[in-house]
Amino acid sequence: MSFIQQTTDKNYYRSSKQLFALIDCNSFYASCERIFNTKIIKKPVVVLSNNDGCIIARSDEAKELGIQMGEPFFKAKDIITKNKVNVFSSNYSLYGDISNRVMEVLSTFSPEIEIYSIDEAFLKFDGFNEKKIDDHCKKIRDTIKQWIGIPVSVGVGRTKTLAKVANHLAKKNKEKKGISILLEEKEIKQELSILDVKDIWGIGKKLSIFLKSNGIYSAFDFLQKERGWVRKNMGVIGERIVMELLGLSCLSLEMIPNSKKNCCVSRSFGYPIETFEDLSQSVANYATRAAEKLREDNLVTNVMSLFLLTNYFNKKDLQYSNSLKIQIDYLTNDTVVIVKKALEGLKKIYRPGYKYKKAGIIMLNLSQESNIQGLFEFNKEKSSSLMKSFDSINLRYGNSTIHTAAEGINKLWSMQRQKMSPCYTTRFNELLKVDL
DNA sequence: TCTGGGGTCCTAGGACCC
DNA sequence: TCTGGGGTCCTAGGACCC
Repeated sequence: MSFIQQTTDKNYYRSSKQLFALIDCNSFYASCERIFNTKIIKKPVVVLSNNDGCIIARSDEAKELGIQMGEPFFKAKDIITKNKVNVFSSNYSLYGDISNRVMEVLSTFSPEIEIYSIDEAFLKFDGFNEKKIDDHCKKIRDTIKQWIGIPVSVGVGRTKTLAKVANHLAKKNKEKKGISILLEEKEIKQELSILDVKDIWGIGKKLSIFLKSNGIYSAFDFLQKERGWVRKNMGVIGERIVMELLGLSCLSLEMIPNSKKNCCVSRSFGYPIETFEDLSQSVANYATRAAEKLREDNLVTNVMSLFLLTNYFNKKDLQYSNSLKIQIDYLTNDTVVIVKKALEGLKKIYRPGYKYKKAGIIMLNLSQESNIQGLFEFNKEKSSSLMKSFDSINLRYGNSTIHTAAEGINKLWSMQRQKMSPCYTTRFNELLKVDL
C-alpha cells in the first residue's frame, strides 16, 4: 500500500495547525552587489566562487542568458563578454553582514525563527489567521526590500518541506509576485504532480536519477510508492520526505543553532604548487584560520584531519591525494599547537613531484571550551591569554597583522580574486581607499 | 591557462567484547 | 574434522544542503 492510500482518510493536509514560512533571498550574492551599485540593477550579474573559479550566483537576467549555476567561469566567458555581464569575485564579509541585517528584520515578524543558511530562514506562523497570512507575507517582502534592498521570496506550508515547495513556486511563477501559500489539499496535489522529483528538498542528483530509473518523475509519483520500497531504497531520509510532503511535520524549527561538530578550512591554490615550503605555508595559514574559528565559537578539539590533493581535472598530470588524522594529547584551540601538529602531519603525507591544487584542515569532534579541565589548566591559561592578544590585534588591525612565522610572507599559493567589490559595510579603510 | 567552500546526517561494515 | 551469536562502538564514505 502506498503512503498516500494509507494516509488519505486521515486528511493530514488539514490536521496540522502549525505553519512554516520559508523566506529566501533572490539571487542573494548578486542582490548584495546591487545594493551598492545601482548601475547594475536590471542588468545581468554573476558572482564567482573563490579563485574566480565557478559561477555561484546569477541574477535573473544572467539566468535568462543560459548561464548555469556552478558552471566554470572560463566556460561561460564567451556569453559573459558578449552580453556585458557584470562579474564579481565573492565578497563574503559583505554578504555575511547583509545576511545578519536581513535576519534581524525577519525576526521581528515571528518570535520563532530558524536561520537556515546565509540567505534563508524559516519562520513559524502558529496561531495566525490563515486569511491574514498573505498580508503578513507581503509585509515581510516589502520591508526587507525597503529597509535593506534585497528582494525575497516567501513560501508557506504546513511542513518545512512544503514551505520549500511553496517557495520554489513563488520563485518560478512570476504571477505569484514572490509569495506562495500552499495550504489547500487540492492545490498541493496539483502542484506536487508537476513538481520534478529533483526539485524536492532532500532529493539530490543521485537519488533523482535513481527515482527516475524507477519510473518516478514527479513528487506525486513519489508519494504513490509503497512505504516498504521507500524505506528499503532510501532509508529514513526518504520516509521523512514522504511524510513531510503529506503534511506531517517531521522536521521541527531549530531556533538555537546546534554547536558545530566539525570545522573545515580549505582552499584551492591560486597556482599549482609543488614544493613542501609553499605547501606548508598554506597549511599553516589554514590551520591558523581554523584555530581562530574555534576560538570565535569557544570550541576546542584534540583531533583534526589534514588533506591535500592534485588537480583531478588535469588528466595529463600525475594524480595524488591523501589525508591524515592527527591526534593531539589534549583539548586545545591554540594556534601554535594546531599549526605545529598540522605541519608535522604534512611531512607525513607530502610527496614531491606532484602539482598540488588544494589542501585543507578539518577540526573534528569539537567540544565546548568550558570542558577543558584537569592536568592542563596551567597551559590553558597561558595559551588563552596569548591567543586573546593575537585575536584582538588581528581584529583591530585586520586579518593576519600578526601571524605565525610558518605562514610565510610570499603567498604565491593564495587565492585569486580579481573582481571583488569593496567591503562597503564592514571595512571602513577599504571603502576609503576606493573613494579616494 | 582557468572547474568553490563549508557544513550535516545516515549507513554499512569492521573491530571488539562477552 | 567440527569453531557462536549478539551487542556496541567507531569510522569511512556517500548522500544531501546552501
